[in-house]
Amino acid sequence: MTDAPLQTVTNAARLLKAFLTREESLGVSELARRLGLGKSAVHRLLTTLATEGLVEQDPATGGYRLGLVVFELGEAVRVHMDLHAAAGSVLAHLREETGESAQVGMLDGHDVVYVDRLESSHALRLFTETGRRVPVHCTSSGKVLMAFASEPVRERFLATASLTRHTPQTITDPDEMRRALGTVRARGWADAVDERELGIASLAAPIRDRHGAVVAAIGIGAPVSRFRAMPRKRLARVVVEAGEAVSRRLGWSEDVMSLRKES
Amino acid sequence: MTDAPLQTVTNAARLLKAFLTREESLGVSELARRLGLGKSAVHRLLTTLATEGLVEQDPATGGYRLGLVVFELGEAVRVHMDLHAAAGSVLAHLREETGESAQVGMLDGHDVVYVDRLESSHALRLFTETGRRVPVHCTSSGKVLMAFASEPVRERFLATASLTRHTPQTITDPDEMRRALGTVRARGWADAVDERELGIASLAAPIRDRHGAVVAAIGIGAPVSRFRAMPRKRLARVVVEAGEAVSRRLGWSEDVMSLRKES
DNA sequence: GCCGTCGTTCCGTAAACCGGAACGCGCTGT
DNA sequence: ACAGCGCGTTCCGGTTTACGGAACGACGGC
Repeated sequence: MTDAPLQTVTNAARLLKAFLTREESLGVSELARRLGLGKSAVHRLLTTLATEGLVEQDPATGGYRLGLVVFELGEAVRVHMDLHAAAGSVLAHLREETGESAQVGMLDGHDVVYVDRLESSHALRLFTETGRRVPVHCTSSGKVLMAFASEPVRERFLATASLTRHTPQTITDPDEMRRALGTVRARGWADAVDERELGIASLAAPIRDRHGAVVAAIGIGAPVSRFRAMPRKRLARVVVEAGEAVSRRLGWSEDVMSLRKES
Repeated sequence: MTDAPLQTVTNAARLLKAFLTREESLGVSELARRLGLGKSAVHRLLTTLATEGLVEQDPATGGYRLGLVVFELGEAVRVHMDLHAAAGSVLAHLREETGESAQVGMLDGHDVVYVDRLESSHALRLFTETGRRVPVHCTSSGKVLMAFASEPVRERFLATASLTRHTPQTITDPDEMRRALGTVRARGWADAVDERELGIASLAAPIRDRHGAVVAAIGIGAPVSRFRAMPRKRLARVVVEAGEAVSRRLGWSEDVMSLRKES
């Protein structure tokens, strides 16, 4: 860690991440511009990555795109997220109960990454794919993850993260956020209405691993119109119970955690 | 391509691929041994990749594992496989019709990669995850992909691939394989019974893109016992029709392809 | 309490990678 | 038709850079 990072490898990593924009394929010159590198360097990186199967060249356009090996690696990661196994049927149950899209998110840096997801059956539904990042401070999942993070992590987040305003409802003041997170911690769930984008709302609860640490959040997202029509109390209970169900599958037993009132 | 590959990047790529074995986490020394590199080199690679989020260190064991960014990248690849969108409901229909696990596979090198999959509802079912590689020469999907590949690709495969024997039924002779592929091409589907592993059987048909090129195969896999009990003719028709349904969604119109007899 | 092994750090040197320029190609607009 | 542009690709020299080997502190087991 004290070592200077390998610049070539760093460049290769950044190159791969450039494809996170989900563009169909990217050209050498375009990538060189975005990465601030020479064309030849990018070309060499690409051909190298291509021989390893991490990227592949579109014979028609000459552009490059991510290769199947990357897909394989992604699936390998998914397998080790015990969450995927533990959350599967719970997500299905949650969607059935609420009729809305249900998802599981994990914290990574200053973002939440959705690692699993089931879509609502409604025609009007939230569009979010797995693997997408969303901000922490204006989503219910993010607030849950922050509320239950260790205190140093939380304070570091409040100190360094920019609480960017997305809507008039977005919480942008660190102190207000601190208070909001306290509430979340106290009642065991978080919601977010119109905070990230006008018209969408979500509600989430924590998922704990076998040691009791909150490693992920499970929740539902819906259009504000439908969200408002649902009895908030029942909804929160359903989501919290879903979180507890997944936690139990991960080996967490709420007995060890002294006094917690069950509904 | 004529350039010498960047060795550092190659090492980084190989390092990532080492995680395809799906081990929970790997240590510096272990990786150094597998890759034939020095410990310090591996350590530097890992710390570099870690700062980019491609790998992460388990604070408890000190070992490393793939990071969430890799998962994100994998999902980004999935999106661009139009197949995922096109095949979804067809896979569901196929599983419903047959009651068996249904999957979509693509060719990559000398392997077939399953890019999409739905599991059978039977208690006894094939266990294969998406992102897994299987050999070409002893699977129905593989035979379909080879049978409909361009002639140079096919011949190159027959010349260079080692038709490894997995069971007594595995086709290991290039000439016999050539004949088998001819049959597949003629009738439009392939099967494989006890060829990869004793007790499992599969049947697959081609998926064509808008230009008519066979880019993937769709098929079902089942225990040989159940497979034998199904009327082969009907099963083949169902699978072939599933392939045609996906192909149509990919923009392929069978009209342009002159004379093809529909059932 | 002693090895063996782990992850990590340091350092000198040889090899590897970056940048810049040039090439061939397919466009587009004149 | 032709010139101009942008593309992906190639080549080559100079300097940076990444490799290997050895040493360190910590952990854990016979």
